Amino acid sequence: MKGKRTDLAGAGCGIARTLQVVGDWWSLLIIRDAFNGRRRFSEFQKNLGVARNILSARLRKLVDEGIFTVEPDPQSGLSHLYVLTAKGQELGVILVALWQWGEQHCFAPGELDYAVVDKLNRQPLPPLQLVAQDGRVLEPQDFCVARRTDADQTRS
Amino acid sequence: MKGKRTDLAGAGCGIARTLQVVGDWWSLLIIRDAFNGRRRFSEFQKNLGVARNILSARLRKLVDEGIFTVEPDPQSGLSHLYVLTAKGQELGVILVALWQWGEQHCFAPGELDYAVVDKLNRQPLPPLQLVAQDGRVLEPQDFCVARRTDADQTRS
DNA sequence: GTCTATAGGTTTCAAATTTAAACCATTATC
DNA sequence: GATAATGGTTTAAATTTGAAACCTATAGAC
Repeated sequence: MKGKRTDLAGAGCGIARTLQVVGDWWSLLIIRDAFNGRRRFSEFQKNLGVARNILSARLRKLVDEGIFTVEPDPQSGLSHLYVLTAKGQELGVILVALWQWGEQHCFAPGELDYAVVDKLNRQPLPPLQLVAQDGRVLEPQDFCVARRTDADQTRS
Repeated sequence: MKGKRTDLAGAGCGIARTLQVVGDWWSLLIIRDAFNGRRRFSEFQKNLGVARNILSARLRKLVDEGIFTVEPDPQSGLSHLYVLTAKGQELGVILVALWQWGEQHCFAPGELDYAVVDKLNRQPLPPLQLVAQDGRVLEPQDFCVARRTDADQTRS
């Protein structure tokens, strides 16, 4: 069809499938806010400044995808809470990866005075590293996507 | 303005800034293909099936952002090559994080027969882990975004 | 040299999406 | 019972996307 965003859901690629779920303009920011403790429609809306109909559509989609569940709000029968599922929480690694890249490449030195920190001791997380099965730290050119061997398939 | 996509570039958030650069529908897929060895306009276009005008606009933006450089094609003066910069290569961690989440949550068991592997020995990479400065492995609920302390600022 | 094919775009136009603002329904609060 | 707040939906304009047609420069065939 003409102006319709192409559908990536059938792609045999993990990246494309993930983007199909959270790859639009707002979803990851909504999820970021959820990690930051926000749970109500109005909280997301106020913090993000996103149009209410868009927020509504995104939340519905993310609930459909199993990223959020809708829970009753114990404080008020008028509101309800969008709570991250385990599936949604596991997006945390992606958020940290995005944050760290942005921190390194999109800010002037000293411009960003927030960091991703360890809740226990408030120390910033060290940069994520790609580590091989044998413990070697990999550089970006050291990995690729390849067909699994049968050995791998059975092993997992 | 009315129908205009909101600008996140001014946000004091690493995630928002990163999404401003690579957060649209196609950019990360183009970059994925670049990791996969593709370098020419026609290669990206054929593999992704993206409209040529969109690909053109995205490549231009990514060059402007310093993700790609344009190099002359030694094979042909008609074509040229889009080559990932170091900044672009450092997006690899994000791609792996996206892949692994999608692999785990968006495929039926056995449906995906590709994996992100270590080029050296073809073994799949283990899942990325969030590791604290002291080496503890962190769960999604163990980190948050917080203001840097002065100690952190001077240390880095 | 001329014809043709190819790479790498740009232009055009219709369809879909985004946004802002207005509107509506339900539930608290006074 | 009136009023306000929450969580949306509806509407209409502006922008973006996508498909196809078109254009330009180089390469190769003749």
